[in-house]
Amino acid sequence: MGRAPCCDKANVKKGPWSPEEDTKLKAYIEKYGTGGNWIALPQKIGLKRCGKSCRLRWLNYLRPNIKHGGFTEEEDNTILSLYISIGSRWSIIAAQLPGRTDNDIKNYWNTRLKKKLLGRRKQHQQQNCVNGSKDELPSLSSSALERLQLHMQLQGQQQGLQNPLSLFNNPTIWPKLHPLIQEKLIQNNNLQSIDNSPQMMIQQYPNFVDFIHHSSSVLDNNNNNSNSNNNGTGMLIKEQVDQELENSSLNDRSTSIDDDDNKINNDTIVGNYVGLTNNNSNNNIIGVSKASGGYDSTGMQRVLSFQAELNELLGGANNDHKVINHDFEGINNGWWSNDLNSNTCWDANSSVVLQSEDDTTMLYDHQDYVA
DNA sequence: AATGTGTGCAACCGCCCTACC
DNA sequence: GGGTAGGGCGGTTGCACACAT
Repeated sequence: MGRAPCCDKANVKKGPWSPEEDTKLKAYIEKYGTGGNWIALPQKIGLKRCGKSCRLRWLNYLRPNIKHGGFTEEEDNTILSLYISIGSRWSIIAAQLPGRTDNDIKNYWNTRLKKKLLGRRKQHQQQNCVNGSKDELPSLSSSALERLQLHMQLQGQQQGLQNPLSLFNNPTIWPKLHPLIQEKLIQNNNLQSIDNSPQMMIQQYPNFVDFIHHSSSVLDNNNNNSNSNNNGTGMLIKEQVDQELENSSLNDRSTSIDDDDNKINNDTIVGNYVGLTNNNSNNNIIGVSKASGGYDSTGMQRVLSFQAELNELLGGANNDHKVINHDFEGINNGWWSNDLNSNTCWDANSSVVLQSEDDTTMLYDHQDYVA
């Protein structure tokens, strides 16, 4: 049995709000407030509207200091950066833009900003088509890929490249596979060597996105089962790693975590890599940064906290670890996540963790790293 | 002028989370 | 602890308008 509707659907008005309805709602709330009960509100005012509809109307249009349209370049950049970082969490994004509502930003993104930003890619692809180029990227099929692409564009812009998308065609800036995993892959696939460029990953593994999805569930399982003291947010692991990091140089190592007892191993694997490994005959995209995170004994990576590249984009570099909680309530204080499941981890060395539709982690380090 | 197509956006739907009983 | 109601949220729909054919 489904749950009861919040209001009598047959007797509520739907569709656009009239000026009279707006006036009634606005006047009442300004005088008496919402009373903490939206469902009861329309009856009190004499509006034939669903309480949820009243709430939406108030929050999106009637409450004071709401801005509509006219997004500035700065707001565009903020939206873009946050979208790359945390995906379509519009309410969180809206919280960073005073006067903007989540609905407004969502509409703006879907109808305009995305097209504006991806427009160049379309041109690029069309040009490649004309020129018969074979290096065309697959069409965007997930938010992870979309965000990866946007990130690359941003990098290109920052580097002053005329065509930021040329970054896609430059293997040296793309992540490297961890050597052990590379070896495994070569063995498993009878390959002589691995071309680990994203293009090749995508071409070799058409279900690229499935890898990511699977990777997510593995990470989740690892996280949930990892330790009885673990509250599911990765806090315990995070604390361990922070402790480990205190004793080590941030810049020369990553940390591996034993998959049995969840303890930090000291046999750390040095370097920044994107890993691709097998688990239960499924390939998983995995990754690690030099900041904190690592591979467990099965080769599975545990992503922990990374410095946010957004720090640099939005307010200057900051090399301190700052942790925000699962709900990003501390987002104004830094751009860190310690949550294995939220997967919004960035570091100052241009690593980026992408997130797909189902909270999947995919970490790239596009620096030509030398351990 | 009529019709088709694209675009922007307000509003709705349905799911999830949480507070409360 | 379990059930329920309300709030919050992201995804989607549908309408109005603009522009193209």
